[in-house]
This record gives sequence, C-alpha cells and structure tokens, in this order.
Amino acid sequence: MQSYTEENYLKIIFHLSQNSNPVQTNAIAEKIQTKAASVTDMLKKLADKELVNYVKYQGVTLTEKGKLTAINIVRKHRLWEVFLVEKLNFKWDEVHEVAEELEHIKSTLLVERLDEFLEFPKVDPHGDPIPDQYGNFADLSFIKLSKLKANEKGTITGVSEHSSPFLKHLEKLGLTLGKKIEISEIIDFDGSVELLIDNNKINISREVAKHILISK
Amino acid sequence: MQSYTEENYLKIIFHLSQNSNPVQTNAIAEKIQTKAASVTDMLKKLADKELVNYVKYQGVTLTEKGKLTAINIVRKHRLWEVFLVEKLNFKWDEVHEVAEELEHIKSTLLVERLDEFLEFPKVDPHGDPIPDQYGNFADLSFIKLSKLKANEKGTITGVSEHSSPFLKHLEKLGLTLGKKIEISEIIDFDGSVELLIDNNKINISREVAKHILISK
DNA sequence: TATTTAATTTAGACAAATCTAAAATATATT
DNA sequence: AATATATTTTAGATTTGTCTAAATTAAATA
Repeated sequence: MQSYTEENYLKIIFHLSQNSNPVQTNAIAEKIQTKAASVTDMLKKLADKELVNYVKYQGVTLTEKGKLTAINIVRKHRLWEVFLVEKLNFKWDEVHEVAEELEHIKSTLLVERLDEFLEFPKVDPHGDPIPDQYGNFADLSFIKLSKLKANEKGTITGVSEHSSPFLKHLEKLGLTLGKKIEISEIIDFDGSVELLIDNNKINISREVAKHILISK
Repeated sequence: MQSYTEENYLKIIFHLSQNSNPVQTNAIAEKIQTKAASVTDMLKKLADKELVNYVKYQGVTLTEKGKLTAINIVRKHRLWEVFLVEKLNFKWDEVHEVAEELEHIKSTLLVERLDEFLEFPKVDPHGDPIPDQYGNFADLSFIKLSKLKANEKGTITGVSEHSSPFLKHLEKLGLTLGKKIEISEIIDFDGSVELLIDNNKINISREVAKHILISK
C-alpha cells in the first residue's frame, strides 16, 4: 500500500518517462513543486519498496511493480475526468485539479463500476488513452500538429497540455476534439501555423501547435 | 483550509455531539482509533484554529465555524453514498469505507454538481438526512424501533449503525428501508422484539432494534 | 586534460500527527 | 471528607515528508 505522496511520485515518474528514460531528480522536483533534496529522499524510499530502480546520480526508472501502480493511478485520473465532463457537465479545462484528488481513492470496486457506468471509455476529455484494468493502453497514433506540413489535413484527437488557460484558448479558437483541420501555411518568421477550421483561417503559435494532437 | 485529519476529528465530534455535549476525549479516541494523548494534542490545535471550544478536562464542543465544516463533510459523505448506490449499484453495506475517502475531496463545484446529478436527494441509503449547502437538515422525525410498544406499526426509514455485518443481517431478514412493520410482542426475558413483516413473524434482538429507525 | 558549472546527494533540522509512560485532575466510593 | 479509580494531560520520542546549506559527483568547456 502506497501513500498519497508516493503515488504522486510514481505518477510523475511515469509521465516523465515518456520523454526521457531514466528520469532526473530535478525534473521530478520541478513537476512535484518541491526541492531536489526531497526528491532524493523519496527515491530512496521508493527503491526500498522496489517500486523504482534508482542509482545515485543516474536518475530513476520504474520497476514493473511501480509501473503498474502508476498506470492504475493514470487510469483512475482519466476515468474520473470522463465522469466529470460527461455526467457532471464540467468543462475540459475544469477537471484536472479535481481528478488529481479523485485518482487516489483506493477502492478497486469503485473503479470497475465507474468504468462500467461510463460505458468503458477509451479516451479522456483531452484525448488521452485510458488504460484497461491490466494496464494496457489502446495505442492511438497521434502526431503533433506542429509536425504537419502545408496542405496536410487531419482531425484533432488530443492535447498534451491540460492547463485551464491553454484549453480555454483552444476553445475560443474552436479547436476542440473531433474538429477537422487543414494546414494552409507555416509562417517562416516565427514558425507559427495558419490553418483552416470550419472554413475560417486562423493562426496559432508554434507553442500551441506542439500541444495539439492530430490523427489522419 | 483543514487537513484530512482535522476534518475527521471535526466530523467525529459532530456525530458524538448528538448524544452528549460536550464530547469527551476518550470517546473521540475510540471512534478515531487512536490514543487519548493524540486527541488532546489535536483538540488544542483545533481550538487554536477556533474550530472547537476546548477546556482542559472538560471535553469539547464545536464552534459555529467547526460545525459548518463538519456538516459539509457529512453532506459530502452522504451524497457520495447516494451516488454509489444509485449510480454504481453498490449495496448499502458496501458504501461506508469508500465514502470516508470521497468526503474529503475539496471542490465545491463537484459537490453542487453531484447534488444536481443525483436530483437533490434528501436522505442517504441508510435513511440519514442530507444537509443542504447551507448546513440545514430536513428534520425527519425518527423513533427507534426499540421504543415501540406491542401492536404499534411503522415504516423503516433509517438505521443508526452502518457496518456491513449489521446491514447484511437486516437485508437477510428483509428489514430494508420503506418496509412496513408491526410489533407483535416484546419478549420480557431479553427485551427482544417480535415483529410482523411481509406477513412473516420474525424476532430481532434489542441491540438490533435500537439501530432501526421508524416513522409512523 | 584541467577547470568551471550544473546536478545531485548528505547532514541536520523542522512540522504534523502519532505514540508510551508518567503526572495531574476529576469522579466515584466508602 | 478521604481515598480509590477513571479520565485526561504533559513530556519526550517517533515517523513521514519536507527544508536549507554544504559536500559530492557528473557534465560542459576551455
């Protein structure tokens, strides 16, 4: 049984592992809003419990056991987000903080019943895949909007940034899940992207484009 | 803002206040599964935060502020219990532990939306009243089954004990909310109660009768 | 390769919530 | 009212997760 805090560390390490493996102490410290020294302490503790492989100065990776724990938290987080949006009419930019709390509720019966109640959703309101109870992700092949070239088309199926300001911005531009878009031009000067959506031409910064996920 | 632990103390004090006021240190210790010394420490802390009125050796009462906090936790606990039973098909004896965790989720938006989603329920699955967002309880006039005399009739509308063994026992006897009963006899020897339900005559111990709530 | 800089760890301290054992106070009994 | 018993509090220690400041190691640069 892990504490609330331990669970958060495992979850963060899991997410950071997507980009770089092993994960560095400072990267964790920044995400968890704490100091590097505190992270070191926790990594030792998690290593003792065989949830992570930790070598001094070399960063950490999750063990199989740690990975399963982390995925289970991600599963709960995303199921609750679906619940909040689908059943309680939350907007997609309002769910993150609440789900951060709900993800730590322990009952497995609760999670399985919730999954059933929601009719076994495959993705959360941001387009992120929801792992099944064994930890398997349906693999959705996403590509960042910023990787598309002029004249290419696609459908918005996810976002890789969940902050409220970002999501509100997308909403205002009409860039929501399921919308079809076409790149009209990549602006040389700043790398910003001009695209067609609902017959309107709009321009978004490269930074925004990086966080929009497209499937063809 | 209160910690998870502080919230639990306030909730327990609130419940114990129904029977005796002020509430004694040992009573809290027993309910919270801790030692009297720990309770004393916490009571000082809660007194500093003006959530309780605490006088050494004299027990505690809740301040207005503490009472509102406690009622809000009770409100959340009971709403979540309704959700679990009505939406996720939990049985009435399976909800308590999970609700003990869910009651500490902080978002007020969540609570108000949940209330709406459940169509503003007035009682939880055990017949306990759900306070509104201002802390007002609809006052339901319950009487303990153990207070009834021979030949009196009534309807089961609540229980004052939420443990799984107790509720499973009631279930087995057919003693569920909404059922009409009639007392046929009070047994002198042990105070046990013989009653009619669904045209069957059954006998329940005085201890059980004390925890069944009746309205006429 | 030597040196500077950045990242990480250690050492020692702190706050929250708990504990045990001993002391203090209140209540009950004679 | 005096004594015995039960309840509560204090004092000091422990655990979890955190912190700062100093020391160590790794990486970058000259």
